[in-house]
Amino acid sequence: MALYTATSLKSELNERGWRLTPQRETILQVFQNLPKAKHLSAEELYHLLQGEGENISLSTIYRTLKLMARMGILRELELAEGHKHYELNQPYPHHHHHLICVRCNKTIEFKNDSILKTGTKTAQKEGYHLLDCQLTIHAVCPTCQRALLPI
Amino acid sequence: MALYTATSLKSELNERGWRLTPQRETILQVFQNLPKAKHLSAEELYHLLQGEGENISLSTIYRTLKLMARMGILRELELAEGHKHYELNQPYPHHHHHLICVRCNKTIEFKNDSILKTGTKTAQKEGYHLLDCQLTIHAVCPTCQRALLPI
DNA sequence: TCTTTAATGAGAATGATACACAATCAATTC
DNA sequence: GAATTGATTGTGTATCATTCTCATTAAAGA
Ligand SMILES: [Mn+2]
Ligand SMILES: [Mn+2]
Ligand SMILES: [Zn+2]
Ligand SMILES: [Zn+2]
Repeated sequence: MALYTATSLKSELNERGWRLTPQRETILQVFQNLPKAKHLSAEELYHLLQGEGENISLSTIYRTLKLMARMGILRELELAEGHKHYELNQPYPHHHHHLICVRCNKTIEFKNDSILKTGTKTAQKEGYHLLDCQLTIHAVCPTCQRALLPI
Repeated sequence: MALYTATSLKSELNERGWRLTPQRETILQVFQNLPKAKHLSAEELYHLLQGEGENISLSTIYRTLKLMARMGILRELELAEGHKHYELNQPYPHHHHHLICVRCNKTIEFKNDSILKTGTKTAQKEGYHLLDCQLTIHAVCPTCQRALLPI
């Protein structure tokens, strides 16, 4: 949960015998320039890059997203749409959580400082190295409550 | 997030024009009798039932798990294993959260009363009807830290 | 008991993600 | 700064969790 530059990403990769590639740098940049509250799926990232003339294969996208999530650079979100979404894993005070309508998938971000503290303390107590900590609230939004639709 | 019996499940289903079937009743019972900290995937539930001589089709398992999660009877967990897991959605004081090692998938349950309060308050503030609220901590367990394995 | 229509079971379809492997190229060594 | 090494990429293919289709069955209510 730290802020990354191309340089710091490179040193962290090299420390483990891995490499900074143009593809990895490009993908990190995309997430760094993403508007607030915007989340990307693998497919969305792929098409966004295509639109910018960056031809990074879908395989590499999937591999890079997983790698960066495991490094703690990105967070992997389950927004109830059948595929994962990713966003930068930012430290306090940008760290936030998600309230999701299970029917229409509308998502609201919210902050709560004590949750990150709880997560940090819990991981530490068990000797775990913290990567990410997210409160996910599954609920039904006002619109969908009114709609009276089947589940 | 309430405790369900076959009877209360039946009335809640019937209210919406739906039906209580033997399959649904059986599946609810399985979750009610599950040991503490035990989570089931669709496939695991299917085989558990097969072992008990209950021949409920995999299609019905999937449909029922989704239905009960949307009703707030079960909670859907992403335990980083490539498929969803389910457990009873129990109210305070059984409500709990998960600390997950992203490498070996070892999962530890922990409790924290203030999180449920935060979730309830947040949903209420936005006018959402709360179904479930789970803090998920992604981390690396002590064993996997020592292993020095690639991500 | 009869009617309505939700639910089931079996199999096929879908789609997100992982994999295999030859070609490429980032980092290190000489 | 060329050679070396093995991590990474791209393409195509495979996998497997989940959903869909549709004929059949059976809850619920009258
Ligand atoms: Mn977010
Ligand atoms: Mn649990
Ligand atoms: Zn909604
Ligand atoms: Zn582990």
